Amino acid sequence: MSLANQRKKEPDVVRQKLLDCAAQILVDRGLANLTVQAVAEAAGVTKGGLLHHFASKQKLTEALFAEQLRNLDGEIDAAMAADPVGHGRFTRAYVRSTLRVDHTGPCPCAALSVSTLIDPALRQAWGDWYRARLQRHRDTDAAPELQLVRYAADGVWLEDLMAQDGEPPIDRQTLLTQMIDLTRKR
Amino acid sequence: MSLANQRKKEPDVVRQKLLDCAAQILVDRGLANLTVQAVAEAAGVTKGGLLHHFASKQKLTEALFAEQLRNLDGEIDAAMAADPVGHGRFTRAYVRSTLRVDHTGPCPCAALSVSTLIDPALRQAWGDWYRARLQRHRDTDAAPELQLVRYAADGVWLEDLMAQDGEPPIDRQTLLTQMIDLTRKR
DNA sequence: GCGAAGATACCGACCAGCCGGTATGTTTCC
DNA sequence: GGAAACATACCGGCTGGTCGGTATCTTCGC
Repeated sequence: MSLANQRKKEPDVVRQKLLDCAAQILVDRGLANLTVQAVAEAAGVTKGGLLHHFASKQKLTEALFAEQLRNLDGEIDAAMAADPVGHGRFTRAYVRSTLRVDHTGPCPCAALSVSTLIDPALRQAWGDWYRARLQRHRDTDAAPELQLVRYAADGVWLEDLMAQDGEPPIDRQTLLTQMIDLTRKR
Repeated sequence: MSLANQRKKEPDVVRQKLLDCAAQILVDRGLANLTVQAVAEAAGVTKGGLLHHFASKQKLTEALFAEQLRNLDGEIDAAMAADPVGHGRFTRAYVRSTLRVDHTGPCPCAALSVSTLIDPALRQAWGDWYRARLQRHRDTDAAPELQLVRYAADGVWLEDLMAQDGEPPIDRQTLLTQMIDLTRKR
C-alpha cells in the first residue's frame, strides 16, 4: 500500500541512507535534533523501519561513528602511502585529513566529533583510536613539535566547526603548507 | 510550610547557586542530563523556582555561558596586564587561560564550550567574542605563527575535554613553556 | 514606628508534546 | 512457505513550560 512497500527492497541501500541522513542531520541541525523519528523521516522510512536496521538509537550512533572513523582511518593510510618522507608522516596525513582544503563544504566528520565530545563511550573509542595510531607511528611522529602541529590541526578543525557558515577568514591552503613545513626535519 | 518558604529569601544567592549547579551538572553529567529538573533539584529549589529566575532553559544556558565568558575575559585581561612584552601578549594570555596548568582538576569552562559547540546561538556568541578580541589586539597578535599557537591551544583544550579522567599523558608545564616561547619575537 | 499594600520569591500540581522503544501486522524476496 | 523488510499502532517516561497560590520582602503613607 505504502510507497516503501511497493518499491523494490534494498536493505543495504536503506541502511546506508539512514546513516547518511543521520550524519546530515547531525551536521546541520545539531545533536539535540538527532532523533530516530527525524532520521527515519529523512531517509523515507518509518521509525519502526529504522529500528529494524538499528536495534536502538545507541546502535545507530555507534554505527555512524564507526563508519566515519573507518573513513578517516583509510584516508590517513592513503595519505601516508603517498608520502616518501618518514619523519612526521602520520602527522602530515593527520593534518591533511583534518584541514581538508581539497574538500568543499564543511567536513562531515565534524558531526562525528561533536558526538564524540558528548557520548563518553564514543569519546573513549576516539581516544583509543588516536592512542593506538600514535603508538603505531611512535618512531616517526613522537617529537614534541609534531605533537604541537597535531594540536594546531585540532584547533583549526574546532574553528571550522564553530564557523559553520561564512567564508573562512584565513587562507587554508597557506596555513596547510605552513603546518606541513613544520613537520619537516630541521 | 515548605522549607524554602520558611528560610530567609536570598534571591541572588539562589540564582547564583542555580548557575553553579548547572555548571557542575554540565561538567560531570554531560549536556544531555542538564535538565531544569536536575538543576533545580541540585540547587534545592523546585522547577517552578528555577523558571522564576530564568524564564526558560535557554535563558539559563545563556546566563551560564555569559558568566563563564566574563570570567575568561577577566582572566585574560589580568594575564595581559602582567605581561611586559607587547608582541603576542594576547596570544600568551589566551594560551595560559586555555591550558590552565595552575588549576587543579578539569577546567570548568570546558562545560561552557561543549554547550558552545552544540547551540548555534552560543557558538556565534563565542565567535563574536573571539573576533572582537582579536580585532582589539590586531597590532600585537595578528602574526601567522601566533595564530598557529592559538590553534594549538584550542587543540590542547580539546584533548583535555576528551581525556576527562586519567592523568595527562604529557607534561603540561613544559608544553606551556614551549608554546609561550613560540610567541616571542624572533 | 508601624501597618497596609504591592512587589518579589518560590512552591506544587499539572499539561501537552516528544522521545525511545515494543508489539504486531503486512508486504516482499528467495 | 518462511524469513527478511518494512509499516502501524501504541506505551511509559521524561521534558520544558504554565498556572494559581502562598510566604516573604520592600515600600510608603501616616
